[in-house]
Amino acid sequence: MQVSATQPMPEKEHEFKAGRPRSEESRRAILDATRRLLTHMSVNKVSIEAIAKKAGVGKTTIYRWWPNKQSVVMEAVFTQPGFQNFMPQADNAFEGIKGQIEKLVRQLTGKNGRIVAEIIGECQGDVEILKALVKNFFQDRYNSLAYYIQKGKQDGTFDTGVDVEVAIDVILGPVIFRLMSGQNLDEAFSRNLTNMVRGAMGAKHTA
Amino acid sequence: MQVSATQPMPEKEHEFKAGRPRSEESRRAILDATRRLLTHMSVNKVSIEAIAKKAGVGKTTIYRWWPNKQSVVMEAVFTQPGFQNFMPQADNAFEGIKGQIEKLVRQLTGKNGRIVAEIIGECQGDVEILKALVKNFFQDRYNSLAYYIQKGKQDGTFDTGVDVEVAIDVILGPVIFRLMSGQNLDEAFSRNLTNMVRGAMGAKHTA
Amino acid sequence: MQVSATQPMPEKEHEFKAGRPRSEESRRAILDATRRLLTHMSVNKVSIEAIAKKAGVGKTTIYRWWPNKQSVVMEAVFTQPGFQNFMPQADNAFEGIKGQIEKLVRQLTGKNGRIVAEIIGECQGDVEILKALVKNFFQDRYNSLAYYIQKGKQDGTFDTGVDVEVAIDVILGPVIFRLMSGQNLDEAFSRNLTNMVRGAMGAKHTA
Amino acid sequence: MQVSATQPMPEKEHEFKAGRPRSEESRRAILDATRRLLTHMSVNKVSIEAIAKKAGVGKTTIYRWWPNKQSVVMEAVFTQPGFQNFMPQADNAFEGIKGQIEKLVRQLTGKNGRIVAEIIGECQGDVEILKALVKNFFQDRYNSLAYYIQKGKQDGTFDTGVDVEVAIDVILGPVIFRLMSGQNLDEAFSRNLTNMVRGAMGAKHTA
DNA sequence: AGGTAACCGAGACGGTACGTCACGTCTTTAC
DNA sequence: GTAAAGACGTGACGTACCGTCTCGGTTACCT
Repeated sequence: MQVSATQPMPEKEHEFKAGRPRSEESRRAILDATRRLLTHMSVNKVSIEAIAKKAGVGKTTIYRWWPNKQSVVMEAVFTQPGFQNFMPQADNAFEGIKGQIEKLVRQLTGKNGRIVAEIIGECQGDVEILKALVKNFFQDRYNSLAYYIQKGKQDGTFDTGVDVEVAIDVILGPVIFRLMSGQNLDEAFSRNLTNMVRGAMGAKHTA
Repeated sequence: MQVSATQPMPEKEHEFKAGRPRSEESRRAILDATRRLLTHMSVNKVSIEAIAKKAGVGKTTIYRWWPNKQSVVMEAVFTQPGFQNFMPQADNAFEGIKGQIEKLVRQLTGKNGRIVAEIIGECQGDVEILKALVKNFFQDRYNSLAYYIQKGKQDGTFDTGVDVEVAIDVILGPVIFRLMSGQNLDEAFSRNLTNMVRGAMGAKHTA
Repeated sequence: MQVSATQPMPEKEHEFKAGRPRSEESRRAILDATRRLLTHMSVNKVSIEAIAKKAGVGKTTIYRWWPNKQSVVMEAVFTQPGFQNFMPQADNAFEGIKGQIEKLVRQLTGKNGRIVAEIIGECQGDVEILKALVKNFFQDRYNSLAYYIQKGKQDGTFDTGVDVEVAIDVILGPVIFRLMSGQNLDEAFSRNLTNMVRGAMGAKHTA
Repeated sequence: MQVSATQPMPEKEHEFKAGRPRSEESRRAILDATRRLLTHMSVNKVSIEAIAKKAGVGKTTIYRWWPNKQSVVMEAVFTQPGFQNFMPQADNAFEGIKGQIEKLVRQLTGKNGRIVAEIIGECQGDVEILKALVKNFFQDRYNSLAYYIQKGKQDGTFDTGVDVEVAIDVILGPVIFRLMSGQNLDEAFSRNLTNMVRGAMGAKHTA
């Protein structure tokens, strides 16, 4: 996963690159340092300067590869194991959605949740960065959910009148809202939400 | 509406207050300046220094009455006419909720929505400030919705198994999530969401 | 001793003064507070605000009676017992000068010396304040020395070619210079200086 | 002349220095701006902020290289041409001292004198800064005078009982005292003082 | 006895400057 | 050409005091 606000895609098979190549070691050091700093302080308080110092890296090296702090933090957080959202495996539409909710709630429980809330917060001030956030974090969840909702509408599990976009908002929204209003995310919430989503989609109450 | 992070309630009929009294003029100038700055730039970019300068006021005067920038901005934005959320008038539980959604979506459409999104974002970095946000913005909406949901559960409009807290998340969450993921808030969304909420509450589909 | 930078002389036998009279209690509290603060910190660090607070007095009360911090400090320090310089008693011109040197060195030994050095320093930035300093501290010493020098010139103890002003500089200068260059003022210095002054005045070396 | 409060001596032949080197241009701009400001206002009124602004330089750049305002001002003033005090050339001990007095009085006549008085004043509040003042301004004069006095004591020009330290105080003290008590420094004073110093040193009156 | 006027404490006010922090850029040497 | 180091101009931070200004309340003398 290449997390970045700008570069579309530097794909090229075997391009000649003069000069010293990018240091993979530095890249890792930067992301590691960022993650370590985030355990001690809020995204807000983490500075590029602190990351550079902790990583034993020049500030320029960070600015060369990431356009801003938010991008660094996003890459550091969202590429951690456990934060990926692989494509659907469930056969049953509703089970798929249920799984998505459970997984998301699990991912956002505890310290990680707070960090993600702060990241979402930090991205509000700039449209480009907000787009990058959507691309790097929400898009995958969005796609998975869209897949299941479409599937459910086709196989009669869900009401055909359901608007996919709004349905996704009804699923992701409550989780993110809980997170950002400082409330607990736990398994009970996950279960309750799942039930309400079922009703919202016009699903037969069979569970 | 007194927007502030801390003061609980200095209720006293005729308390003696030594010293020069607080300048109502300065207070207004500060909030006005803040509002005017917010039309030009993001919350992030607005500085206490800029507010003070634009208001023709010493920085100390701001710090004397507000603990941080977020509090100033919250008071400036949330006390504007049109941002209050008065207590329920609707007789019908569902109509009440529908009204709440419509009003909220209307309030968050356009520039105001962006500003609120940024405020919510700015509040993520500090628990105390986050609490102040909840108190100053979400609490009223929360209470209104809780009232209607309770009412609906009692009069049989809604499923009695509905968890009030989660139900509120399902109503407010999608709106806030839309806002903070950079999507449009419009009347169509409002209508669609209302329908899904009806289903989520286990309401009889009579509309 | 009325220490002040400005007032020339409001002497009037029984002038009518309407209104509440000046509070002697506050005046004393201010000077006491100043003295106490000066034992803990440099003149520089002492603020009118701190004096007012420590004295339990409004800032206005200080500004009503003293034009600036330096004046307060001068009055606080120079009116202390032991800082007065009474007029000459010695019969012998040289003995008089010797006594003046000894007294001055004694007064400026230890903490008091440091404070006086700081006062002199603080007065350099403003001509009016500097004049007040001269009037409040140096004038008396100056006059005493001038008296003895004149006397010595008349009775043949000192060379008649001696310029009184410069002679005074030769007497006071070394003491003040020692003080302000951070060196020790002690009895040995006092004795050495006295001897050199004798030579400088063209006195017969009889001691 | 390297004016500074602290650094002992970073002597190294060809030390490797990573990073962007110190900007000589900024250094000069800072000292120039300081000098220009000092022609308009007292040392007291000159602020680091004003220097930075006038020099077109960040405040940090000043704080990086000087520990406080006094150090900047000292370097700005004392490194000016005409303020250096080169080592003795005179063969005759008394002529040497006479020359030192004349030069010092010349240096401290007019605006420069006022500025130096203010610098000495500003340095009284802090021992470290006072030491720096002594090192940067007084030490050279001190050494020159000590050389001549020693010489004079050896060749019989001066009384052998003269204490070198006190003798220096008797020479420098009157000048500095005149300066700081707001009196004139002129050629007549210089001549008068020289004569008295001669007597003080126990020299034969041959002039 | 009441009026009037200057005093007093408290503390808010518009300011200026402080010294620090982080920003994003630039300039050097080394790899 | 990329890297670490670190200096640079910029701008905001939150704090400390400045000297002034309102407040309510307090003496005192003079009618």
